[in-house]
Amino acid sequence: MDMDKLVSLCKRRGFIFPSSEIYGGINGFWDYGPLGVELKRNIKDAWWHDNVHMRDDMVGLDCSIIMHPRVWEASGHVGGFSDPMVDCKDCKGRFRADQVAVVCLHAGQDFADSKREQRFWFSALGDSQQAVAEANGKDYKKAEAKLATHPNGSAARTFYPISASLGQPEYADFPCPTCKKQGTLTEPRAFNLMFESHAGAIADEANKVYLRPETAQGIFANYKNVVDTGRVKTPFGIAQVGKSFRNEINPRNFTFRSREFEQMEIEFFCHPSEAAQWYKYWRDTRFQWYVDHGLRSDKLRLRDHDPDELAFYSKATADIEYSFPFGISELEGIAHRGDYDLSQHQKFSGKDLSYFDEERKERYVPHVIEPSAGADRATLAFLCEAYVEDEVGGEARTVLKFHPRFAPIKAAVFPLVKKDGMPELAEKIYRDLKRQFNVFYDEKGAIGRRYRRQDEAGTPFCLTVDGQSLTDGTITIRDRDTCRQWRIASSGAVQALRDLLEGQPIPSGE
RNA sequence: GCGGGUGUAACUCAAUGGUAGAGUACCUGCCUUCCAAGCAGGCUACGUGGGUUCGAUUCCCAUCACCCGCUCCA
Repeated sequence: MDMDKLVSLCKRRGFIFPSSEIYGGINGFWDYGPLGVELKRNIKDAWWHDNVHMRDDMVGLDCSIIMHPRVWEASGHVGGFSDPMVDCKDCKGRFRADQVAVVCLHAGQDFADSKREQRFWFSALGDSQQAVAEANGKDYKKAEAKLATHPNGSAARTFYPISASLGQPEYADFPCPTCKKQGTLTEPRAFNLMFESHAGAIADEANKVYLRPETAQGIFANYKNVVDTGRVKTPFGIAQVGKSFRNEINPRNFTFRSREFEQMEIEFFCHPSEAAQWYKYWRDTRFQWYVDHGLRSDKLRLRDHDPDELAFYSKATADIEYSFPFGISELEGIAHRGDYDLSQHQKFSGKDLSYFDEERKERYVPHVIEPSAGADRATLAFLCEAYVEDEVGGEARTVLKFHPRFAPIKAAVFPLVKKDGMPELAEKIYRDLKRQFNVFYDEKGAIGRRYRRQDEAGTPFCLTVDGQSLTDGTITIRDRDTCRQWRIASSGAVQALRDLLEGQPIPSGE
């Protein structure tokens, strides 16, 4: 399967369009068309049903996209992302570029000839040569002493404020101020990942607000409200589905990395002693959810992060990854976040967010397990997985083999031909089904063409009224994946379709 | 962010310094009793903005979007 084919099918059949296409499109934004909106909504509804309605330990929440700016200070999104930052690729340290200073001690005539020239690199968090010298103490002095006796010439110092050193060839030699490894620093990036706006008519610093870069903080900010009013007790979770926004530097790969996207997140609160066990539970449960809904196991995998890959606040993290045509990428992350988030909000808000556990007679700040899924990424993965080109009677066919739960259209109803009262009966069946399911009626053109059209939309079943229907009241029902047909009573169509959608196997043989 | 490529109809593609053609799809009608049938008719396009030129879809520049590779990825 290649991505181009999927993109063109998505366009042709109305799953996904480029946003603002008549104006040339806008990078990082996509629209869901008539079939796409059904597919994505079905995925979100299934997630909500399985994680909220079917559980006794979960409640839902829907909070505002724009929140108090202090929320993003507590979460680390402001500050951490608003100044140009450099990252160390090795130790994963992240530093404000204007707070890293680099000094090179060197001796020798020919600076360009490294064989005849000796260099020692030092760096530190600070803005002066002085700071670098102090931070590196003994090593720095040793280097100075060594260079003083260099045979080829006198020693010199060069000071590099990092923000002014961009594009210098020496940049690649700069050592990390923490781990001291050379050449591990990324270019400074001045990007703030958050979209900014202003609450109120006048745009100034005082009323600057942000579009949320994740739904999680809304849950943490409401945690106390839910505990006080929701009659919940640990262990319990709060779930939310909603839009988030990130000003990605380079959106890529169709809808996979978009600047506006939808998340399906759970924050699960529990006693610190049980957190490890709940982490495992959610990691496995969430993985199984994708498998159960049709992602073949060999394209789906669960990957535990290496300890050095973890964010500093996380005790463990696992990614659920899918092998897309453009590479293996993350669908969902399950993170054991400890009490980091609630503690941060306690600190920044000054409110007590601890919890009194009646059963344990103990007060504590709960630990949090966060399964965080991307709705658009899941939609894309299910589309990729469903896309199949096969052959029916020697003719090539494109079919989307969606799980029935996700299929945008559950069934199509056709009269075999447009005469003899077949359309009337078919339309009556269609009306009955429509009260319960999203179904589609079509009477135009050859029957084979109508079947194929539904195959491309991923419709699992087609019901056809034929000549026999008019005399004995039975109709045929056709299975999308096998093209097999059998007869059912037209009066029992609603029940028959419900059974099939809920997983009843199709009859074998003819 | 860097490098390369692409941009013509809803989709896949042609041709062309003198304003474009096909297949598929779609619509209408006829026909049609089960897997993209046939016949007749019909709708729809040169991403955007500049420049060169008598004239630009074609050449040049810019821009936007998409794809590939690298980079990055809460």
